[in-house]
Amino acid sequence: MKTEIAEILKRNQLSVTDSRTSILELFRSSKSALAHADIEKKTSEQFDRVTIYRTLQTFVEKGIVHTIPTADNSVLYALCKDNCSQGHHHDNHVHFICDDCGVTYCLEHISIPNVQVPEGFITKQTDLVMSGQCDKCNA
Amino acid sequence: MKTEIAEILKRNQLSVTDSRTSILELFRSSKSALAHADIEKKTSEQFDRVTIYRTLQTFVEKGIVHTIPTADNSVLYALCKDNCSQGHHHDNHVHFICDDCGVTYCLEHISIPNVQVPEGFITKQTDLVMSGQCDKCNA
DNA sequence: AACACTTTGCAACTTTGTTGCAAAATAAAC
DNA sequence: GTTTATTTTGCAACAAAGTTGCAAAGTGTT
Ligand SMILES: [Mn+2]
Ligand SMILES: [Mn+2]
Ligand SMILES: [Zn+2]
Ligand SMILES: [Zn+2]
Repeated sequence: MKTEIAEILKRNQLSVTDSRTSILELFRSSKSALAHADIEKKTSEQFDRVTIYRTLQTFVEKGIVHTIPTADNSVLYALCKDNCSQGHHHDNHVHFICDDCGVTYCLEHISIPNVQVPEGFITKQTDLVMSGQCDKCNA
Repeated sequence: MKTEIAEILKRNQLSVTDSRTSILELFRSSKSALAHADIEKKTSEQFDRVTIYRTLQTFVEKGIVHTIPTADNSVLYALCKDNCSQGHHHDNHVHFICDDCGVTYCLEHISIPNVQVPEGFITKQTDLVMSGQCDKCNA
């Protein structure tokens, strides 16, 4: 729904533009996390690289998407499904990257367990990323 | 000890060279994880960028150092203290990155808890990275 | 429709990482 | 210790990834 996407943008005090609409639409229709390069390809090179960088940055700031750290050091982005807001993410779920098909899953219903840290340490964020084989590739 | 470092290299079937010796020495004398750029600076630009890339890659392959994924997408490297071997890492510990001083700690004695994955998924690796304030910065 | 404000695309640039190859260094053989 | 075979290094050239300034285009408001 086009209007629904515009709603999300407006709710976050963002003006409704082609690039933002298309990229947000892409995220919503995609089952897995996306890398910058994926977005570039899947929008059929419709937007400038710089615009995509800036759009993703804005979305992360607004709490519309969150980033996923990976072992091979590529940045991945996925929709926030929890109620994240401006500068305040709380996507406390586990991520799984399939080594075979490369798909990254947000395991929304699996939350990151509490981890005890040494005296004096204060934890602000915890990322838990697993990798291996997904159910589709594990034939 | 110079000889000790040479020993480690030989044990891993690596020829003893200046760059490998210096970089390994640097890791052993450093309490925190190092980024490529750190190594470049701390060896006072003694070695070519390419050599550092190749040395790190070799060390990771041999199980001498392991990588740490980070939220801001920079690769960090730290000494393996467990008995990792050629192509078989088992550094099952938590990492902590201080947002204030930037230091990354290997919390060797805190192991990553088991996490249940959905039916059909097979986990091969789990990374758990926390960030916040370390004991030194939490005055 | 006119205006103020925001976003975009382009160009130019920096930073990061990769590859091929000849010269230098290391390890093994003599 | 010298010669030889093998590995490693540095350089150059390149590719990919990310950043910045700025004019032109687009958006939202009156
Ligand atoms: Mn997620
Ligand atoms: Mn570690
Ligand atoms: Zn898969
Ligand atoms: Zn600190």
